Amino acid sequence: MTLKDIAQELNISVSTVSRVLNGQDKKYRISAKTAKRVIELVSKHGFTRNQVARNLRMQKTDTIGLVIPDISNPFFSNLARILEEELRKHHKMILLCDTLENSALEKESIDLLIGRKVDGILVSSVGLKSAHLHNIDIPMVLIDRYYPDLDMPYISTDNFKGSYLATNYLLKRGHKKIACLQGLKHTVSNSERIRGFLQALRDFDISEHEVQILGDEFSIASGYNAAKEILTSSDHPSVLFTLGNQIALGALQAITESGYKIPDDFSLISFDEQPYFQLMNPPVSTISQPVENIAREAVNMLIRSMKGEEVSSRLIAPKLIERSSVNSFIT
Amino acid sequence: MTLKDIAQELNISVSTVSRVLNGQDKKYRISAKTAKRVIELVSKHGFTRNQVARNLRMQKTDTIGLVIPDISNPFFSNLARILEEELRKHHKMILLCDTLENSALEKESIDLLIGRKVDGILVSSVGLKSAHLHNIDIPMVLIDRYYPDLDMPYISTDNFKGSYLATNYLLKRGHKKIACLQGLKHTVSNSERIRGFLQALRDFDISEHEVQILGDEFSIASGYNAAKEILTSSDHPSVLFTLGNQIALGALQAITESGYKIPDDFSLISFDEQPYFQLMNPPVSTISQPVENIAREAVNMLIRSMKGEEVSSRLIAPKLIERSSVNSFIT
DNA sequence: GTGAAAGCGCTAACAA
DNA sequence: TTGTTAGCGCTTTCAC
Repeated sequence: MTLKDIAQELNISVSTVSRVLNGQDKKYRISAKTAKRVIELVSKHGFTRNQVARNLRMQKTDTIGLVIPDISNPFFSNLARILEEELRKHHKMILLCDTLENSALEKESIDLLIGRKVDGILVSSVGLKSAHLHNIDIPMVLIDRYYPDLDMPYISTDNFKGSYLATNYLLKRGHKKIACLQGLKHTVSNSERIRGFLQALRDFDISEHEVQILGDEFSIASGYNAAKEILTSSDHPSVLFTLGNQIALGALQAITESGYKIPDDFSLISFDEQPYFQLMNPPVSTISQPVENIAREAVNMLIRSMKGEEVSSRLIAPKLIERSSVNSFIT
Repeated sequence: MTLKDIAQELNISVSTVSRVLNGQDKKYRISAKTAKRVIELVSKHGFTRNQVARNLRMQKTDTIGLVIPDISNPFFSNLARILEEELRKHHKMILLCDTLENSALEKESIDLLIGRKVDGILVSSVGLKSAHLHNIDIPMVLIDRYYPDLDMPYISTDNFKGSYLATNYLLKRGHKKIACLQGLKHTVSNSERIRGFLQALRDFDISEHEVQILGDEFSIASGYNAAKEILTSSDHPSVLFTLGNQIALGALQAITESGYKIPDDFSLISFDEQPYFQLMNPPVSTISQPVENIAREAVNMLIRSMKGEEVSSRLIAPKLIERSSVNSFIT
C-alpha cells in the first residue's frame, strides 16, 4: 500500500495524502473533512509510509551508525543501551556494526554506513589506524576509543587519570611489584591506561623494570592466559592490575584454578566496574567509568554536530571503588 | 557523487556504470576497457553507491530488524553479537531496537521497522500480548521469547526443561522449601520456567504451598528486592532459584549485604549461565542456555523464511552446570 | 484548498 | 557492446 493507493481510493491527490500524513494539513489549509478521510483510511488499513522512498527524497535517513568493537562486552552493551534510548528521543534508529576488534571490518562497516546514508556515525574505533576516518563528510563522534590528533570530536573516560588513580592506590598500599594485564595494544583506551600506570610509577620513583605488562586483548581469554603466565613464573608480583572487565574475569579464573587466594597471595584491581565485581570472593576494587554520561554526551555531541554546530571533545574522570581485593603492606 | 556524475565524467551512460559496479560487466558484455575506466574512477574518488536509492528500486534493503527487551542484559548482548556476525555473512545489517521490556515500545519499534522496509525481523518479544505481530507480511522469527499459539517460527531454550532440571536437582538434594525469584510475568521464558519448577515439585509430591514465587522483572533490582523480602521474613526457604542472570546478581547482593553465607545459610541456583558465576563466592550452579545455537539457528531460519521456505520452530535443551552453591541435606 | 509534476539515485527492460 | 527510459514511493514547488 502506498500514498498513491490511498489517493486513488479517496479520489484525491498523493500530495494531499502526503501533507496530511506529515501533519501539514494546517499549513496547507487542507479541509478538516479531507484530512479526516485520510486519517481514517490510514488507521483502518494500518498503513505505514515507505521510509526508504522518503529517505531518498529527503536526503536523510534518521539513522545513526553505531560501530563498536564488541557488543558482548558489558561496557559496550551498557553504552549501546543508553545510546539507543537517547537516540530514540531524537527519532533516530541505530544501524549496528560489531567490528570484532578488527580494523578491516571497521573500515568496511563505515563504508557500508556511508552507502546507507546514515545521518551520523558513533564509532568506538578499534584504534590501530585512523586513515579510514579521514575525509568523511558525515557527522561523526568518537566514543570511548578516539584519536587525539584527528580533528574529530570525541567523548571518553579519562583513561589516564583512571589508571593513575588505581596505580597510585596500589603504590600507597605498599605494592611495588605490579603486573599490568593490558588489552588490545595501540587502542587509546589501552595506551592511555598504560600511560597512567607508568606515570604513577614514575611519581613513586619505581622503575619500569620492576613491573610487568602482559596480555593483548580486552577478552577473558587474554586475561586468563596472561594470569596463568604470571602464576607459573618464579618471580611473583604482589598485585594484578587488569585494564578491562573481561580481562579481570579471565585473570580471576586463572587465579581460582591455581588455588591462590585474593588478596593473600595476590591482590587485584581492575578497570571498568561491573555489578558482579562486588559479589566476587573477595569483592574486587575497580575503576568505574561514567558510561551513562559518556553515552548521553555522545548523542548530544552528534546531534549538535549534525546541526552544523562546533562541538569540543571531552574526557570524563572515572572513580575508584575501593573494596577488599587489595592487600596493604603499610601498617 | 552519483552514478550520473561518473557517467558524465567518462562520457558513458549510467546503466553501464551501474552494470560495472554490480559486477555484471561480463553478463552485459561490457568491454574490459570501459569496465576498467569505471573501476579506476570509482576507486580514485572512493565512491560508494547510494544504497537508499538502490533499496527503493530493488524493493529490498539488506537490513534485518532486531527487537530485544534489553541489550544490556548479557544474555541478549551475547545473542546480538552472534546474530550480527551471522547476518554479516549474508550481507545484512542490523537495525537495533531495545524495547526496555515495554510492550508499547515493541509495537512502535516493529512499525518503524516495517516502514523502513527491513527484509526480516528477529524479535524477542516482551511477551504480554502478541496482537501487534499478527498480519505482518515480513519474514519474522521469534527468538528466546515466543508465542506458542502464534503461527510464527521461533527458536528458544527449552525453558521448561531447564527449570525442571534445576528444581529436580534441588529436590534430590533434599531441599523442600524453595523460593523462586522470577522475571517479568507473562513472558514465555518466565512462565515456562515457572511451569518447569512447579512440575518438578509435583513429581516430588511437594505442594505448591511450601514454595514461594517472588519478583517481577529480569533485573538486578527485582532480584535484590525479592531476596531482601525473603531474608527478612520469618519463614526462611533453604534455597533461592533465580530465573535469570541479573536476578541472581541482585539476590546475591542482598544476601551478601545481610551477612548470610551461601550455601550454609541459603543455597542458590540460577537460570542463564554467565562467565562470572564460576568466580562468585562460592561458584554458583546454573542452567546454561545454548546462546550460540539459538543465534545461528535464528539467522538460518530467517534466511530460509525469506526465501519462502517453510521453517519449523525448535526448542533447544539447556544444561545444568553444577558448582558449589547448593547444599545437600542427603547424606 | 488541492493537484500536477519534477526529481531524489538507482536498476533493468527494451532498444539499438 | 552500450544507451534510453520508466519507475521504485515519496516530498515539495509551482500552479490554479
